[in-house]
Amino acid sequence: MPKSEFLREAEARGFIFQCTDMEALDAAMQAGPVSGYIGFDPTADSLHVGSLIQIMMLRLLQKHGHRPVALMGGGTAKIGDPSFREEARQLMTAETIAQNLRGIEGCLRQFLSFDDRPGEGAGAMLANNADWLDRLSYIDLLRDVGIHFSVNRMLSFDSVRSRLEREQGLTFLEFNYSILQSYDFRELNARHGVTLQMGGSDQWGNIVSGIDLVRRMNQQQVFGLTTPLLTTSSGAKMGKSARGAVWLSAQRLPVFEYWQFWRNTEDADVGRFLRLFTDLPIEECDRLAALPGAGINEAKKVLATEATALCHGRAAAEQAAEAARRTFEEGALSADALPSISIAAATLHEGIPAFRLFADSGLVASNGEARRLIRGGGARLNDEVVTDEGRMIGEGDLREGVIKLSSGKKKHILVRPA
RNA sequence: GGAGGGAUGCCCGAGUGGCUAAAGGGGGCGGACUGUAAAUCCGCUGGCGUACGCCUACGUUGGUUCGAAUCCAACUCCCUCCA
Repeated sequence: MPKSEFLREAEARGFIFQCTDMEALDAAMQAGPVSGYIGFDPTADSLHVGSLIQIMMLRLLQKHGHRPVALMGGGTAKIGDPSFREEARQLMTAETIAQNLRGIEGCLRQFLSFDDRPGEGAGAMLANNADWLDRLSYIDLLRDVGIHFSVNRMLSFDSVRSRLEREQGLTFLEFNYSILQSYDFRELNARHGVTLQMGGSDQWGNIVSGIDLVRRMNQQQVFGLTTPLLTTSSGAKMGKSARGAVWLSAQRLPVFEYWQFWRNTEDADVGRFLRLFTDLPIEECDRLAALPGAGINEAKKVLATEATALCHGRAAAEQAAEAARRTFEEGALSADALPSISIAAATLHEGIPAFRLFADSGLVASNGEARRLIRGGGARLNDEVVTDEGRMIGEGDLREGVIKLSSGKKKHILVRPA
């Protein structure tokens, strides 16, 4: 049983999958503040729920007086992570990467405090591996880093071995990727005294390699800690919603939908998610998760509001909760916080066929899909089922200045003339 | 380097000259039931058009044929066995 505050809470809340040396890490954390990092790849301008467990881990670290470090893979992004090699990833331009970095930083700022808080330990730090990878000289790398890597050993890693056994090509670039990742740890250790790397359980191999490298190059004992791979109780990968990834940025996913994502959690996941994705005390999480029968819905609302508050702020979360209450519990026509789109007033004046408006609204992906939705009886206009796909929608359909379109019971959007 | 097998829609997988926008399953979406849950059941599931219809799609390129996912040739990639 760990004694340090951080490890105790992390373990109790379900964050810990594996640790390279639990006792030593525990001792280090009791001795003083530890800097721990997690890497994020700037492949999009927002993070999504798939990374949330990592973010929450950093947050927890900060809560207990340690220093969280978010490492941006600005340098490695230039070659692309080969581990998802369906096809070689498209190379991103420097501008795209820079833009993505800004977006991700925005996400992280919601969850972490980047300011030093007197008496409460250091603020979070943002690092970018482009700072050292960009200027890396090949000769120096070979001499200083390469000498510490045993090819025999690398060949024995599952990830590499499975590729070789299937006689599936493994490029030199791919083979090197883990070396660069290890090097990140060594740089963070040397530059900023980072002694802990965290990540998903799929990063275990990389983390262990990094630890070895730091020990050899810097003569430092450092640690690795992984989180479990998150799936829902019914086995689905976490973080997929109706329209793709559940983004943390409000530009990519309206707050209302973020709230809905959590509201629709499966019963069996409520306790686990409360512990992982909210700041509520564990006892409170357990109490909520144990609510019998339909009472669990109250727990889901708490989960939704708390998780949304962390990401988008308390006010926006409560607005989303209220919009949901009005929409689902009162069946109100419109609620301000529902996502909305605008349409040219002239179009509305002339009238537009129902299937087309549904497609234009983004509720469905194409006209054909809109037609199918209508034929299947799942489309509603101002809460009335639409039966005729060609029904003209015009100014006469405005209610309080907006038109509400629904796909099924859960997806709603307001159309405003502009 | 040699011999054989394969590449099908979001994924898995059947199909071996026209009836094939392509069986079946998964996933997704919608409906019923419920608690905005799970499980279950039902329907839908390439794009464009109100529609007869048109276009795109079975690794790539070309060919045979009235007609090709299906036959032929070359190429690319993958798998199995031998060296």
